[in-house]
Amino acid sequence: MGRSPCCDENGLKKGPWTPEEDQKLTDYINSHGHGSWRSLPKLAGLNRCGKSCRLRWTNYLRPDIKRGRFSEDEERKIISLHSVLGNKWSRIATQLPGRTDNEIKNYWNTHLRKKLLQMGIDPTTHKPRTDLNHLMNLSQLLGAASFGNLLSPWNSALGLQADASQLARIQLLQNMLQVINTSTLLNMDNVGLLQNQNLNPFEGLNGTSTLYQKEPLLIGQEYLNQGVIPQAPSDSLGIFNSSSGFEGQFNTEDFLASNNSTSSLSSSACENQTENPMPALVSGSPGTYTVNQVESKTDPNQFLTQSSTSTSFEVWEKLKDDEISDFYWKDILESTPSSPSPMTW
DNA sequence: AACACTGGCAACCGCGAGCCA
DNA sequence: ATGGCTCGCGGTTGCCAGTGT
Repeated sequence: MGRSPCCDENGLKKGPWTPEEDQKLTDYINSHGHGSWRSLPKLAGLNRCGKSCRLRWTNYLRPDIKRGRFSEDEERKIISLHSVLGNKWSRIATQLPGRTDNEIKNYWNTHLRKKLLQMGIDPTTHKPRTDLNHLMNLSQLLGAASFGNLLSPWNSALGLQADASQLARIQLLQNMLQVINTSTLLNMDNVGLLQNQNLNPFEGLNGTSTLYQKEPLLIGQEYLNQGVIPQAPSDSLGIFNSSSGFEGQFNTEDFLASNNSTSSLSSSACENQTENPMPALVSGSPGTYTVNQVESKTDPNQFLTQSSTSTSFEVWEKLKDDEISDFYWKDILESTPSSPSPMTW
């Protein structure tokens, strides 16, 4: 049922606005203000409904609208805010002067969403994707990105492909570990190997994603201080920090609590994390703590050979055989006690 | 050159919240 | 307390330009 569309009545015009209509609307609002949107069209001499006028004004004609490409900074801000607020476009828009909610929404759907997906990040939860098809894509991305960097200095200059590559590495490794971790054949002795190493899995990566690098750590306190009330779309979020790697899990309650205290998140937040043992890439809070990290001495084959999941094994094989993978990536995957990886775990 | 396909974006639609009589 | 009205938000649609075949 529902209410009939406001524009159905009286044969009001719909569709694209003409320059004449734009002019009428602009002139009227400039001299009178919009007042009641419902009565505005009549007063301004427009054959439109008030809603259409409001939309046209707020999304297009408003003088303070910023046009043109989104900057990298704006991208980071959007992603970070989205990780906390979800699809609250109007709330996100309040943090981006000159950008409308509609513009941000469109930009998210057409650019950022795809970008995150390519990087192996679920744009809804901001967590690593875990489907096995995606694992294959990631290993391909690794190859393509490495190859691309060799050929094109522009990619490196822009930092885009390099970022995707680095994140993909992390992602792939994470996803593999996650698959391994959730494998029914995985025994608890192996789980033990994944824990309690005070080592940094991201040391050796030269920086991190330009999308995730700085802003995430800003969100918690800074945006809260600006009156941004979080409505975390996911049950838990993690923190990716360029200097210390993943730093724990996060949930809405902790986020809210962090508004009163900037101290580290409670350990229970970590312990309660069962649905997705791997942390997400975007933080919701400045609080930090260390989570399970993979031991450097662990031979991944130890897990994979025990797994009946052929797909993950194929991923592993494909990755190992990938001729254009970086040295250190191979090192990570094939590291043994006698040949320490350049990336300290 | 013509057609099909795709991506980006402006605009629309429906719903919920808030206000007020 | 209730119902009507308005506004704003988020999801969706449809047009159009660019690209591929």
